[in-house]
Parts: sequence; structure tokens; C-alpha cells
Amino acid sequence: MLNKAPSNVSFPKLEEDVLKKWEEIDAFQKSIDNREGSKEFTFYDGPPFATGLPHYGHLLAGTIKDIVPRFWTMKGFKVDRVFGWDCHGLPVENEVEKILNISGKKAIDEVGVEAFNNKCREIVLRYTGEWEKTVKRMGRWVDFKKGYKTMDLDFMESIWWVFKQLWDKDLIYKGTKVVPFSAALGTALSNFEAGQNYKDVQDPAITILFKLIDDDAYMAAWTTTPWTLPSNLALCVGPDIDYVKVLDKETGKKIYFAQARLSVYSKKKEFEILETVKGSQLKGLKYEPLFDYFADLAEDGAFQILNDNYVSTDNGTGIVHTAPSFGEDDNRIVKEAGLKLDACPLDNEGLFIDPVTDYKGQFVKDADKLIIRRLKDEGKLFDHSQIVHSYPFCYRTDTPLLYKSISSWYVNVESFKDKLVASNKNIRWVPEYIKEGRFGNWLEGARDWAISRSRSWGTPLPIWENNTNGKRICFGSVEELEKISGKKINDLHREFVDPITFTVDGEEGEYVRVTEVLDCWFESGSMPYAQKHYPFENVKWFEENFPADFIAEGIDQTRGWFYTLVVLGTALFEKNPFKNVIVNGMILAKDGFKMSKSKKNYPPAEDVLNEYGADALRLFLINSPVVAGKDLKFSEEGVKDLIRAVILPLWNSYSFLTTYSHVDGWGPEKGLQKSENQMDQWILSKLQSLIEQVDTEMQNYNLNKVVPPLVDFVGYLTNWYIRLSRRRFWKSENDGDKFQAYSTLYQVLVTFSKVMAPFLPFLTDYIYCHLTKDDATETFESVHLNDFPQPDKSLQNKELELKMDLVRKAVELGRGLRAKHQLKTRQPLQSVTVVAQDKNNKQYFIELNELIKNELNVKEVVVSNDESELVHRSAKPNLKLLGRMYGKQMKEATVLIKELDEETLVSLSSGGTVNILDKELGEEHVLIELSPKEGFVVDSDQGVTVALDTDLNDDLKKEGLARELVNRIQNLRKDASFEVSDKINITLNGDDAINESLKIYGDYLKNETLATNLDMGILPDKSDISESYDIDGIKVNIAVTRN
RNA sequence: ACGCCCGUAGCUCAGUUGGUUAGAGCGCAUCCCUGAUAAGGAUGAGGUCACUAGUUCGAAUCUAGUCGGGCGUACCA
Repeated sequence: MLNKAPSNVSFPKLEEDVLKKWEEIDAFQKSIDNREGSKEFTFYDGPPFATGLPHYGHLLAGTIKDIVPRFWTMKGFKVDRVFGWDCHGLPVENEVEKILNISGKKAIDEVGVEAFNNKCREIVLRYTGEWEKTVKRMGRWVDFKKGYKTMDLDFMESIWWVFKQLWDKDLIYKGTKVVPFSAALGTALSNFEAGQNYKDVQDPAITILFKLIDDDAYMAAWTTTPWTLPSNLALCVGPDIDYVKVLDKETGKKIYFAQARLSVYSKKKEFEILETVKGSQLKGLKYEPLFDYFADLAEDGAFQILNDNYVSTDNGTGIVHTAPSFGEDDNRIVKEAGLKLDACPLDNEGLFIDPVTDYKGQFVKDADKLIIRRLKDEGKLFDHSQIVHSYPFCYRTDTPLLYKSISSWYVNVESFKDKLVASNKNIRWVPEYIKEGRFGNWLEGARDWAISRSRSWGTPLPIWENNTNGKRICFGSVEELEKISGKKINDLHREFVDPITFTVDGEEGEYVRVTEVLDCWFESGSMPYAQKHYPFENVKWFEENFPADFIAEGIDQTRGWFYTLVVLGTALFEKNPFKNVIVNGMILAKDGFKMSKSKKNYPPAEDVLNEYGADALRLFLINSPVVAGKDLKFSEEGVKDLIRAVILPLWNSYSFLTTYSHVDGWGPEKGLQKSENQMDQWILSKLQSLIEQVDTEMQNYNLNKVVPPLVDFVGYLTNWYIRLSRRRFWKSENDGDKFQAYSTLYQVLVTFSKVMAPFLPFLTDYIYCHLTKDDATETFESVHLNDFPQPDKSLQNKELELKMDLVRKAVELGRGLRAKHQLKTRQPLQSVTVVAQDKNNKQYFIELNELIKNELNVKEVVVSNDESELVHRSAKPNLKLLGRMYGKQMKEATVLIKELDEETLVSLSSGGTVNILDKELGEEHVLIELSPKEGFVVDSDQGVTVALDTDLNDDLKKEGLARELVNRIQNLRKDASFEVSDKINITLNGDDAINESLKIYGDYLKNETLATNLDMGILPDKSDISESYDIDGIKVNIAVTRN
């Protein structure tokens, strides 16, 4: 027998209890061990940085990462899930710098790599406890004990192996990279850091003249950074852009610039156009360097005009001053022209150094003015103005950033770009548009990947360089390094491997490690291999399970983790490393802006969990556009709504079943019965359809399409099935029908728990376990150890579902009519007329007329197939069909169709045709609408018409009154907190109408209220509860006593 | 600044290849029902589909531009 559900439930509290149970029985581990020997479903967890606390974005991703593996577990797969920690990288270093109150690479060198790294190691895991707590509280099952850390020796060794693979494939090279640089900190910043602090600032915008060597003319170039001019090594023009050579009437100089910019400059000066040429024709022309500091680079190809398509004519002159050491594009263009040029005359503090002797020791930005004046004096300044543009500032010192080239190690991604695109073809992206859109575009434009950082806390590059002959050796395992160095190695961090040096027989010089470490993105992209210490361990497992079945992260990872995974998977194995990916959108605050701690525009996750629980939060997140890659405005109310829409009704259903079955001592151990009742059959059929639907959507990773059918089902269950079946549960006789009702509701709740288990892991587990404790066919300790239900075809009855839809429609219309005409449902009416033109439908109404009778509280259901007395017909064109037929005549035809009379419409619906503008139209060409006729209590919708007979005779009135009395007495029972099974004695007195009514309906009233005695007369002095009522003018006093 | 996504009722969102009176839930108002009660039902009010211009017999939907939000990329020289 089932235990009664507790009368007051706290879902957060219930969840905590379920969590405890999971711990006790080790439910998660069991869900994996259970599937030993089954096919595996592989899941990769993207490692978060442990330096911050989890926020909603993590909770969302965590929810998706929990639901999908839970589903596939229930589908029979073994789904191992381990957590990962991203330990290396700038965020950690920044934290440590803050703690040690130092900044920049130089400072780190002073503290020492060892001390610095120790500090990093110390703090990197400081929030893991909080993470674990929150992740678990959300109901996510993931293994923290076996979790990987990117700073583990095994992990780092695999990284080395990955790197060595690329090295052997000749995909690694050393080049220069232009990076944002903070002069105040004396260190390069990541693009991410540089992006933190853009500001609109005013800068000089000058146009300078470069004298051509073989032509008595000048090239006009525009720049906002005069201090980069000493480092100018080239000019760049667009090959397809038109350039004009003009005569400056004031100075007599001949000057080139883009034709499109002529109008701008001619505002200030007078020109005569001499010639027009394409940029491609200017290519290769040589010019005199502006300054002579780097004049000797002319031998290496400097000071010539190059071509590139990135040049625009939006501003400037259409001729770009190119300083390869200070601009990413500049660097690229020069490189692509096959030139090796570099002129970077500044130190780490942003001060000019040799050979720029004139400004030596000056901060470059301060030298701007002097450089401009000098160019002006030399007659090389063509124009001088100001511009306001956005420029990055150091996020820590608020000083303008400089861009400067540094040497860096690259992966030659461009060389296998085609393979990346090919890999992407095999990935299922949810939502789909990301595949060809954002991600596809990003792959198309893939650039070589700079993977080294001049930093301290990371996996060191496994490259040793001979300090004499420059030869390099790359290591791909600890063993190789141990062998050559003769030392035992237990840790691969810099403080351990940097001191290792060695010599090679027959070679001069000593091999010393290059100083850089790997970008932590390289590590996260390597996690499929490194988390398993592949290929040093788990080779067989890896080969069988390599492309992961599933991963999930936010859309911000398009160019992050998703990209690095694909690059490395493709480079190593020419494979896409994951088959399915769910990309979630960003969670914004209620106000539509991003969540911000300082703005306090969102509630702390902990509060939401304590107030509403994880089930509600999970459902809210899953049911939002955020799983379809769109942004979500987070609102607490939304979470609350899901409680109301799903969790509470589900709980109430469970509570309903247990309340009544407890009274009868019913439980599944009595054996489940197959039901003949159509309501039972209907809800079971609906349940099978739901199983199918959820299964299909989950197989397609459409998590956001799952909740609406769940909500619908909850509606069917509570607002139709239970509401209409209540009487069967609480009637006093223990007959077969009652047990069929119990069996049905029991089965529905048990199966429904299984279907919803991946989504609402707590509540479903609670309900499932409490329901099935005595059920010999359900022997599991947790709903999550079950298989996902299979739809039972024998229980599916689509026709019945259709029937019920019609009935529900009719009842809905009938209820609407009662409301509109102020006819209380408690007042019985003589009859309702339902009209169905379709023969099948007519039959359905006849079959299910009992339901309609009860729901609408009428004595009789009249089924008719002629609604012409009740409604008007009118027609509208079926535009989808007719639009193509009529084209421009459509407007005219619409008017004619709308004017068709009822007779014609009736003939159309019985197969007739009508001629409109020379075209023969049949029923399918028009849409016939029904509208209620005046003076009838009638309504019509979607082919169903319902009319109520509102005449009341005496008998109906008496019955109505009896029902009012039942209602009052039931309320009294409830107010007196009687049990549903308590028997009572009633005493009442009142107006004559009461007596008249009870003469006929006294037994009915007793039966309904479980009354053993019904006395008419003066109320007793002592009763459990008594009250006086006025029912539409009829007065009555009632007293109730429990016996 | 550029690329991608988004802008529909007070709020959160649906809206298939262009088609009929633009929908749902919540909230609000009125009424109803109720021994599942932290509920439930019906009805109603509430919309210039961000704006502008175009394509079309017909645009929330397609095109171009403007404005606003998000993500990403950026000293576009």
C-alpha cells in the first residue's frame, strides 16, 4: 500500500533529501556500473577555470551536460562523465600578481618562476569546493574524484605528445606576432585582456608624403600613430582601387591617393588630375624612406608598394602606411609579400631605443608631436587633423596600449583549413545555423594559431634549442626527456624542466629549453587525449570511443573550445572530435543587459535554488530560447512559473493518488489491472505519444522542444483525466472500476517519472521510489537506474485521442457559454446540442456523451448534423491555393468569395462547385466559418458547434440547490479539517425551497458528503462546525458533526 | 568599426517554403469551479510585429538601410 504524500511539501528540502539518498546508495556510480559491457556514449566536459565561482552560464551548461547523458544512460548506454579543471593561464597568473602585488613578466622573473608557480598551484583549486557543491546541488551527475586537471603530470605529458605530433607533421613554426602591449606593466596582454577597456579617444590623424624613386611624385598615406612612422617599411594599396595622380596647385607636387578620397582632400586644396591608375599598377614601386634609421632594410625589400584587399577607402588616402612591427595586418601583408622585415625600436616600457636616436628614451606617444613637427618642417606633411576613434587601454593601469611584434610559436592552421571544413561537415550543430554560419565562417577565415605565451604558469613548450647552432629538438613524452637528460622527472612545469640542459654527441653547444609556455586553449583543445593520458594509457578505449558523441558549451566558445578541439582533432587524426554539440546562448539579466555583479541585476543562484529548487531551475533553463543558441533574459518569475505549470501539478497528482489509495489500502502489490474505461485508455495513449515525442526530440538533441509536450501532458493529466475521474477515486464502493483507476494513475505516474527523470531528477526520483516500493516489477532504488520507457503500441489509440479532442473542444465551448450567460456549472441544465458535420465526429459525440453530460452538468446530449438553425456560414478564400491561380485578380476574387450566400456554401460543402472569375472553385478553395446566430446560446469553433438549452424547470432548480448545499457542506468538512473518509451527521434548517429540494435529493446529498444522518430542524447546541448561508436569496443554516 | 544572432501583448516567448481575424503562458480585470488546494476553468482588455524604404495580388516572414541589445573579432592604416 502506498504512503500518503506529506501534506506540505518543500521542493528544495525534498531535493536535499534525494541528494542525501543518492550519496548513500552511490546512485551515480551505479548508473554507470549498471551499464558495464554496454556500448559507450562518450561525453567531454569543457573545463572551467576554477578561479571564479560558478554563475548561471555554468549552471545552464551543466544542466544540458546532465540531461543528455542521463537520457542516454536510460537508453542503455554507459556514459562516463568526469569533471575537468582548467588550471593554467593568465587568469590564474593575474590573481597571483594581485596577491603578490606585482605586475608584468619582469616582476615574475624577480620573484622567480618557482615561487610564482607555487603560488599559482596554491590558489588554482581554491574554489573547487564551491563548484562541486553547486554542481551537485543542481542535480548534475559528474565524477569529481576522477576529474582531470590540466596541471597534472599525465595531462601535461599528453599535451607534449599532441605538440610533438604537430611538430612531426611540420605544423609548428616560429614567427612574429603583433600583440597588445602595456608599457606601464611592461608586458604583452592577451586579446581578451585588451578587449576589456576600449575607449573613444582623440588622436592626431596626419597625411604624409612618401617620395617615389622612379617617378617625380609622392604617395600620400594616412596614420593616427605618428610614432610608428620611423618604422615604416612599406606602403599598401588595394589592387582594384582606382588611384589618381594629382597636381597640388599650391606646392606643385604630384601626389597619388585613392580617387574615392579626392573629394575629402579637395575641400582644402586645389588639384588638377593628371592620371588614374589601378592599385595593382602601383605594386612594386619603390620610395624613399621617411627617416634613415632603417634605410638599409631597402636591401631586404623594404620601402616598396604592396597590394592587399584589406585596404579600404573609408578614411585616409587609400594608401596604408605599413609598419610590420606594429600592426597585425601590416605584419601579415609584409609576410605574404615574402619579405622578412622587422623594425621595432622600442623597449618594454614603450621608450624609443636605437637606432631611433633622435627620440631615444622618449615615450613613443609623447614623441608624436615632435615627429609631426619635423615632418612639417621637411615639407612631408600633407595634412594634419584630429580623429576620435575607439582605442584599447590597459585594463589595469588605464594607459593606452601599444601594439608591437614579439616572437611566437604558431600552428600552421591555414595549411589544413580544407580539412577543418571537412571535419565540420560531420558535426551535428544544435542550433544548426551555427555550423555554416558563425563556426563555418570562422573556419573559412582561419589564421595560423599563435600557441605560445611568454609566461610562467602553463605547460612548457617541449622544445630545446641548441645555443650554438640553433638546432631544435621536440619531446613528446617524459621518457624521452628522462633518457636524454638522465634525470627522473615528476613534474613538467617550468621550474622543473627549464634547468634541464643537455648536449648531443658530435654537436657543439648546449640544448636549452625555449622559454615559452603553451596557451591554455591548446590544453583545452587537447583534452580528449590528455584527460585519458592517451597514448600512454587507454589506447584501446580511446580508439573505440574517440569522436565524442556529445559536448555542450556556450556560443562564446565558437572561437574558443569548439575551435581548438576541431583544429587539434583534425590535425592529429583528420577527424571531428565530437559528433553532436549543443550551443547555448548567453544568459542575460532581467533587464536585457548582461548579468553584472556591480549592477546587482540578477538574484544569486543560491537563493533561487533555496527558494524554488533545482528541478524548477533546470526546467526553466531548458524551456527557454537559450538552448536554441539565443539569449535568455533570466527572471525569477520564470522559474516560479515552471513550479506552477509542471512541478506542483505533478506533485498534486501524486498526492491525489496516494491520498485515496491510502484510504482503500490499495497499492501496486495488489496487482495492476488493465482498464476498460475510456478515460484510462485515453491518458495511457497520450502517455505513449509523449514517450515517442520526448524520445525523438532527445535523439535529435532538441532539448528545447521537450518541455512543451511535458507541460501539455501535465495539463491533460490534471485538467482532464484527474478532474473528470475524481469521482471514480473517491466513490465509496471498492469495485473493479476504482482499482482500474488506481492502476492507471499509478502506471501513468511511474512511467511519467521515468520520462521526465533526465529533466526533473529529484522530484521524479522521489515520486518513483515512493510509488514503487512495493512493486515487484519495479525493483530499482532510483528512477535513474531504469531504462527509458518504450512506447507501448498496444496502448496507443489515436482515434480515441482524436475523439477526446473533439469532446474537450465541445466542453470548452459549453463552459464558455455558461460563463458568458452567467449559468453556474452547479445548476443542471436540460440539454446541450452538439453539432458535428463529419459522420465520424457525430459518432464520437454519441459514444462519449457521458463525459459531456458530466462536465457541462446537463441531463441530455443531443447530437445533430445540421447547424444551420444555430449558426451563420461565411466564406473566405484559401489564399495559399488561390493566390497562385488568380495572381493580380486576387483582390477582386476575395470580394466575390466573401459575398457568397449560405446556400452556395452549403452546396460547396456537399461537393458542389462555384464559378468565380472564370475559375471553378470547390470546397477546398474556400474556408467556411461559422458564427453564432443572435438569440441562441450557441458558440462554434473549428467545426464544432455547441448550443445550450437554458430553460430551467422546478426540478432542475431543486437539483441545483441540492448541489449548492453539497458544496457548502464539503467546504465545512474541509474547514473542520475532517479526513476525506470521516462520516458525519448533518443538521440543517432554512427556507421552504431547501425542504423541497431535499425531499428529492436528500439521499444524494448524504451520499456526496458521507453523511450517515441528515436531520431537518433546529441546530444542536454542540457541533463541530456550523454556518449560515444565503444561496441566491435562499437562507439556510447548517451544522456538521463528525461521528 | 566589422561579422553572426536577436528585437512580436505589461513580462517570457511561438510564428513552418510569404497567405486568411498574428498566437501561447504568465500578469491584470470579470465570472466560474473546487475534498488534488502553494490549485483549476472560462471570458475580456492589451499589438503601428523596433523604425524607414522596397519587392509582391498579399510581408511579422524576403531585400536594403536606420536604431537598440547580445556574442565574437578589432589600433582597420
